[in-house]
Amino acid sequence: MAKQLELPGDEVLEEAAECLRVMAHPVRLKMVNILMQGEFAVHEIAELCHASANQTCEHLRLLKGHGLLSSERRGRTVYYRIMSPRLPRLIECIAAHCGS
Amino acid sequence: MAKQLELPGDEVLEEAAECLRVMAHPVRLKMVNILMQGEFAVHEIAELCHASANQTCEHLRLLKGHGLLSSERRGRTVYYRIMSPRLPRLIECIAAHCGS
DNA sequence: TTGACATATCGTAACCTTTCGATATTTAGA
DNA sequence: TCTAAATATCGAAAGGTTACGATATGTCAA
Repeated sequence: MAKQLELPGDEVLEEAAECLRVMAHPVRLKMVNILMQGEFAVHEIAELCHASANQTCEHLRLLKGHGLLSSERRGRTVYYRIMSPRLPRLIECIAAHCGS
Repeated sequence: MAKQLELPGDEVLEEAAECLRVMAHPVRLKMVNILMQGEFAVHEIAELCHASANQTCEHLRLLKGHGLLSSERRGRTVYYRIMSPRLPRLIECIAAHCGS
């Protein structure tokens, strides 16, 4: 009689792994931390992260593409903000358990 | 007068990103879930994950190398268990926020 | 000692991610 | 309309990760 384990299904594991992979980058992590304080323009985020404009766009696009961020254009500038209501708490968990 | 943001330092971000990267793999996530129920032998983990022996060893080595797991040999078999006391709570956070 | 089992390691090919420069798109203002 | 600013996209180079077969190591039992 084998011990029966309660394990998440494969789709859930894939989804969770992908979610982690999206955040597993120091610059993207910093962007999310910045956006936890409110809405920011792309060039502001780039400056705060010391990243080039296209690099910043790509990171933001990846985060947005996974439903973590949303964006809105006002005039020439595009503002990003956190979309997923779960994200702040997840970031807090990561800060509490992964950071020093 | 620029708005002053409280952001984690770069080393903390690097560390957190690396921690996430280690867990950002469906098989490794499954292994950690398995080990949350106790101690398991490598071949048991391999079977539960439908993974080859060497693949299993490498994933376990990576997790151990980052301080998340520890191992102990008893006879011919090596048993792995969760080492980091923070890991179960982090996994719960991920399950609650990344999974469906 | 020999054979078999359980883990671990190594080299390499395949794949994915990141970065960078160049270029495109959108919008505001002269 | 023309120009510049802000953002986005593209293609290729560079780098990292994963999977796989082959091989090595460690342990027990005959």
